[in-house]
Order: sequence, then C-alpha cells, then structure tokens
Amino acid sequence: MDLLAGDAPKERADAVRNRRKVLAAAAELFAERGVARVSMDDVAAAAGVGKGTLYRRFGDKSGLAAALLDERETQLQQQLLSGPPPLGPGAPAVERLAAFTEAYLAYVDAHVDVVALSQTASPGARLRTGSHRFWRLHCRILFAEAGAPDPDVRADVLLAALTAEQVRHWRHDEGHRLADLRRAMGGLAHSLAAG
Amino acid sequence: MDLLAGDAPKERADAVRNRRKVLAAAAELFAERGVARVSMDDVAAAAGVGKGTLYRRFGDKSGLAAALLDERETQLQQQLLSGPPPLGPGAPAVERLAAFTEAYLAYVDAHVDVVALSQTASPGARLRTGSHRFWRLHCRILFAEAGAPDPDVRADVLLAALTAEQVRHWRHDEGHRLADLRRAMGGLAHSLAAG
DNA sequence: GGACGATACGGACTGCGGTCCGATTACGTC
DNA sequence: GACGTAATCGGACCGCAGTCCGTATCGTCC
Repeated sequence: MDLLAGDAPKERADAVRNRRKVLAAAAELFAERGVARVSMDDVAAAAGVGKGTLYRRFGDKSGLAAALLDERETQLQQQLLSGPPPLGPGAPAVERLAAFTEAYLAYVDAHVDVVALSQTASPGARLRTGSHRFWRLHCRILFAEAGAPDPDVRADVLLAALTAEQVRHWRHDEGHRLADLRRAMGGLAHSLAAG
Repeated sequence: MDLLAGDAPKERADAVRNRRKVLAAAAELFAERGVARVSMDDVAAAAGVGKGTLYRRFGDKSGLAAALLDERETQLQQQLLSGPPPLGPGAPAVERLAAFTEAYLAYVDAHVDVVALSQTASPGARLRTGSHRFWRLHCRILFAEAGAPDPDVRADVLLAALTAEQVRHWRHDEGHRLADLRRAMGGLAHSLAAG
C-alpha cells in the first residue's frame, strides 16, 4: 500500500501467521457468501482468531477490505509510475488521465463489493485511505500538467465519480455496459482537463 | 418531497401528532448535540415515542434526515422549476447548470451533517432518495439541452462531486472557502457541459 | 353511542461493528 | 536455558441500527 514503507519495527512470527490466516479466511468467505453476508465475527471465527486480533491488525472493516485489495492496487500504481504509456509516463497528460480513468474504472468494477466496503464501512473512509491519496496526487499532477483550472478540485471530482457505489449503480441498477462506461468516462477525463 | 404526490390514503390523527413530535425532537437534538451524537433511541425517547413508530414512519435513519430536509429541498426545487433565471427557466442550459451547481453546493454546505446522514446512513442511500432523482433529472435535461455527450452519465458525475462527504472534506479538512468552491464548481459545470 | 375492522403504537429482541483488558506468548538478554 | 519485558491474543462487553408482534387507538358504519 505505502510505496515509501521505510523502517519496519519487526513483526512477530505469530502476528504474521495470523494476518495471513485472516486474509485467507476473509477472501474465501467473501467469495463463497458475498461481502454483504460476512460479519467480522464470521471472519474471526473462520480464521480461528479473536476479534481483538482482527481489529488490532486492520483497524476496522474497511481496513480489512483495503488489505485484501492491496496487491491489485499496487499493481496499478506501478503501471502508473513506471509502466508503458499512455498509463505510465511518456504520453501527453490528457491521454494519461483518460487512460488512468478507464483503468481505474475497470479496477473498481472488477472488485466492486470489496472496494465499496473499503470506501463506505465508516463515514468518510474513502477519503482517508492511503491509496486514495495516491490516486488523487496522480490526478492532481496530470490535471495541472494539462493546464486545467483548479487541478486539486478536479482530481477530487474525477475520483468522486468513480466511487464503488456509483460504479455499482451504473453497472447493476442502470445496466450500463462496461465498454460504454469506459468510453464515456474517457471523454469525461478529456472534458475535465480542458479549460 | 414528491412533487407528484397524488392520492393520500388518509393519515390518522395520532400519526400526524407523532410525526411532528419526532421531527421537532430530532431537529432539537441534532442542533444541540450534533448529528453524530444522536441515536435513534435518543430521538424516540425525546419525542416520547417508541422505536417502532420511528421506523415505520421514516424507514431508517437516512429517511428521518430526508424528512428534516424536505422543506429546504422543495424550496430549491421550486426555484428550479418556476423561479427567475438563471436558476429557473429562461437562461441558456449551460448557465442554468452552473447556477444549479452553485445553489446545490450552497444548500449542501448549509446542512452538511444532515445531508450526509441522508446520503450515507445505509449503503447506496444517496442514489435511492426521491429528491436525488429530481436533481438528476434536472441535470440530465440541461446537459442534453446543452449538447453534452452522455448527459445521463454527466448528471451522475456532477451529483457525485457534490456529495455531502465530499463537500465536508473540502470545507473542513482542506479548509477551502465556500466562495472559491462555488467558482470552481461553476467552472466545472461549464467544462462538463462542453463537448 | 356502541361495536368492529384497520391502522398505528411501543418496547423487548437480534445481530453487528467496535472496544477493552486480563491472560498469554514470543523475542532479546544474561 | 531461564528471565523480564513488550507485544499479541481473545472473547466478554457496549451501544446502536433495525425488526417483530401483541396491544392500544382511531375512524367508521350501523
């Protein structure tokens, strides 16, 4: 999650073991029963661990979801930092923004339920996520580079539009097709970047 | 709330009395203690009413918040439908969109906590609100009239950017001034309406 | 004005997210 | 290998959102 990790103050062997057990159990339960039908007690029980352990390691339910997403997230982050254009460096800012928008949309869509959990478990959770800051900074820089007005605000707007709840609504309630949404959101990125 | 109410199947006298008592109690508690520190039990107790009554009449916590906002909401809705331009009819679509954006931002800002409650109490509550459909339809029509691509999606994007959580974040965490935000969001409306 | 059907009332109850703290276990040191 | 310390563990506990259903109240029709 944090690309600048730094000093690790050692982690006890049992702690590592428990964290893995919890993540494995959570992934399995989410897969077989659906995110909504899994309680934290369920996860703790399935992992053979007390609730206290769960909460000490992951903070809250959204933290657990974030931990599950960690791998996929860093993957996309790496592509943004050092992958081939237009996602990575080397393309015009506007093109990179559009590419990010579409890639992020696809990422959210592929894991809607877990992302939703990481964003909505506690009020305002979305804006406090570590990864959110990453996406936001990325967009800010690109909007600024593209010469858009108020790049900070526009970055927040773009990410607000790509909330898991919103994507889920488009896809499930409104029945939009992913390809159509991608096109629309790519166009949106262009509009936002333009004066 | 619903501008097309239609047939009212009669409301019993005690029901009316209780609804008023609940709304009054809720407003007072929210004002004196802050929305976050008021539970549904508190509201029920303060209103001298059972919890069952509360939930039958308002569905859930977000429903209670929506009921409290009703008056202010319909006020803005009337201005959109039959008020003077640029909020009401008579101005170019783009100008009306910008005016709505700024007015809605001001409305959300003025009641952040209650609006947040109405949007986030249950997952996806925001998109199911009756008033949300109104705002969305209004924006859809104006985006279409302005010739913007994907007017439906753009309407959702605009409203997603004006979530109570987002506005609160801009105003409180980031310390943005309302006037600056209004200007930025007005510009945003123009960008979204342009090709 | 009395009786009956429909509607609303209310508080006990459930399940869940999150906290707390005494017991337990791992790790560095001598 | 034994000891002290610091971190981890785990499950009892709390407050809250939301449900359920027996009971009380209202409106109406005779």
